[in-house]
Formats: sequence, C-alpha cells, structure tokens
Amino acid sequence: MTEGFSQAVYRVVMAIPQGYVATYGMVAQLAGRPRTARMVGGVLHRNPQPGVIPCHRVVFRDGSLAPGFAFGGPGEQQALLEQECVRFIAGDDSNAGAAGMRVDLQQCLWDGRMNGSEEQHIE
DNA sequence: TAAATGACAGGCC
DNA sequence: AGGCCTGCCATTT
Repeated sequence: MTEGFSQAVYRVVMAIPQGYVATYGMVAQLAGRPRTARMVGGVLHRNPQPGVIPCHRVVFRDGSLAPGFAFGGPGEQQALLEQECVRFIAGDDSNAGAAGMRVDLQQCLWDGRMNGSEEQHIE
C-alpha cells in the first residue's frame, strides 16, 4: 500500500473535533509531512471516505474553503461547519469590510490537540 | 522510468 | 490591501 501518507491524513482529519477546523498545511504537518498541504487536498479528493472523513473541517490557511470542489456542494461544506457551531466571518461586524465568508480561524482553528481520548463522538 | 498534475502555502509586486 | 507567481512533494498516467 503506497497510501501510507493518505492513511495518516485520514487519521488526522478524523481527529479534528467538532466545532473546529484545521488547515491543509496543519493536517499535513500532523500527518508527518509539513510541506504537503497540496497532497492533503489531493488525498481527500481521491478517496474521501463518505461519513468517515469530515473533509469539511479542513480549510485553507485564509479560512476559505475549496472553491467548487466540495464533496456535496460548495454551500454544503459551509452549512456543515455552521452546523458544528463554527463561527464565520462575514466581514460585516467591526473589522475590515468586504471579505468573502471565511471560517473564524481565530476561534475555531484546531490546536492539533486531541481531547484525551483518541476518538471523538459524533452525534 | 520520467513527466505532469494538484482541495495549498508563502512571498513578492 | 489585494492579487499574482513560484515552490514543495506525493500520487497518477
């Protein structure tokens, strides 16, 4: 199996707790390859185990999502994140105006730290 | 076997 | 501040 790296990526993505998001670069680093952010996305696109790997929790370094390459739909990914209590920045509050909907990495960026147990409970 | 591609990231203009 | 270009590295054909 030459998918050792893919396996690591799946494991990391699956370890992302609810309400949190991780960047491709972060996942890559946790997977053991700090410079393979592109690979992470490629792996998720190749074999996104449906229902097993929450690829919607993986976002860009800017907090943006993959444009047009979502698993079920560009809006679907964002909706899922909102469903997990992930805050979104609409660039409407009190900050630099104008800024496509981005995930609030300031609050929901995963620390790469697990919750003690090695498996999270998905309701 | 080698070359091209690709769900990114960071730096530069 | 925003947009463009290049670099990195594993997988695929």
